[in-house]
Amino acid sequence: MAMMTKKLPDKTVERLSQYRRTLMEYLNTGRQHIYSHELASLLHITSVQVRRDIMLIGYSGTLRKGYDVRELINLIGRIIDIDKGMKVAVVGVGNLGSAIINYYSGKQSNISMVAAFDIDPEKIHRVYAGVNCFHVHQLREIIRQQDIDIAIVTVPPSVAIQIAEELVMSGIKGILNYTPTRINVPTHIYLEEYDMITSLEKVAYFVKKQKTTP
Amino acid sequence: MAMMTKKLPDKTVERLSQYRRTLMEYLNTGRQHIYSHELASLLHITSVQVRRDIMLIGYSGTLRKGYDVRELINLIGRIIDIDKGMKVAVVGVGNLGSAIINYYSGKQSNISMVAAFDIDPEKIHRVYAGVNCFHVHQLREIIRQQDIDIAIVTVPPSVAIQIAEELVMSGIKGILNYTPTRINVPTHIYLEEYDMITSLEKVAYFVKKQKTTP
DNA sequence: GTAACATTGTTAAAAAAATAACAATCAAAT
DNA sequence: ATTTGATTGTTATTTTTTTAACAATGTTAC
Repeated sequence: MAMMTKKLPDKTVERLSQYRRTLMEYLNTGRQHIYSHELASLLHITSVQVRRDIMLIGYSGTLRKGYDVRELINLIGRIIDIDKGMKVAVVGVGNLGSAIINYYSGKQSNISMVAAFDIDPEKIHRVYAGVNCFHVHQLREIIRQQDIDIAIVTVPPSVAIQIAEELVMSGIKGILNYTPTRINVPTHIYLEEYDMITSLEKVAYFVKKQKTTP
Repeated sequence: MAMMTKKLPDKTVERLSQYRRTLMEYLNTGRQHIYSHELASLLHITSVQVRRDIMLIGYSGTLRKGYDVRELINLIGRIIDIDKGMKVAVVGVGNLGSAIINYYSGKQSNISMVAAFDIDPEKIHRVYAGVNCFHVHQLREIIRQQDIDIAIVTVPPSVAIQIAEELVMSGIKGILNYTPTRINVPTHIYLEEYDMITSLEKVAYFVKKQKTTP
């Protein structure tokens, strides 16, 4: 009954999300159990890391059979899912925004995509993979009304800051920023930023290194 | 003359890429110098971290004026850029692939987008933001011919593994995988994977935590 | 000219994350 | 029955990353 509230390491949370999806995929093979090293190799990490993460969430596998896949999926869900579900909106329905809407629309999970925003009249009032698109003018109103928790920002870089301000005022609780523009939000809002250019330059750097220092 | 070859920390490399872009943006303000704490606040990190990273690449600012922005940009370029430039291809010209092509096409840097691949006849032989689209059948041939170094994979999850195999055989040196499917490549190929679903679930987890433990 | 101050550069410490080490357990084989 | 072997669970160690501490430096104000 007493819910585990000790906080998990950042990286463990990320991996748990990946474990779950990998395990759901794995169920298609028909197997009910999985060994730590199997799960590890599916994710390119070590088996120790898998076992350690699983230990941290308090699950135990059976010794000779490994982990019960369904049980593990369910437990991870209890840890990282939100009881009443979490609502997400995408701001900016360009290529990236559309890609994200499509990505998530398929998956059934406790996270639901409930609105999209743009300024292009062509896009407003259209429905993308089941998600309604509204004008950005309505952003504050709709986020309040529908009690949306998280916004994914995929607008052009030049307007990112302005959108962030709108989101802050709308009472959003978390932001996932995919624009290359860095935004500022109060500390009570959880902010995660990802920059594709950085990732590519990182790959380039290490490819280069590999070439020079074999 | 002797090039610095000691290897920089992973995270430092990522930040250097971000510093550079932030600094280029910063030049528009007309200012020639920047303090560590200014750059830090633009990126939501600490000034110590900025100074430490800059120390690691062997640059020195002036004491009262901070860092010379142009000099710093140039030095970062000499560190993370590739002498002869690096060629990139995008495999999968869906929404995400298109978004990425557009992203990079604007920037001028040592990384150049030189080809795209898809299987949709509608897309093949079209030009996206200056980038030619070819049929995946030609992938190996073109990567070899044009000596392409890095591939960004944005195909549907179901074909990711197959594409990865093609890429390995084509002699690619680095892969940036944006599909939720984990792929396997030999160790001599640098692989970076990013999964948007994981990021969203991470944000959801911490938003939830914030709510329960204030 | 000198005191006060803000800033850099660098070493030291702390924190976070990954890895290693290994005892415990149980199934299967002999 | 006993040994062998494979696997888990957990503590210890190492590595990586971040943060703190602080001396050095030069600019500005007085």
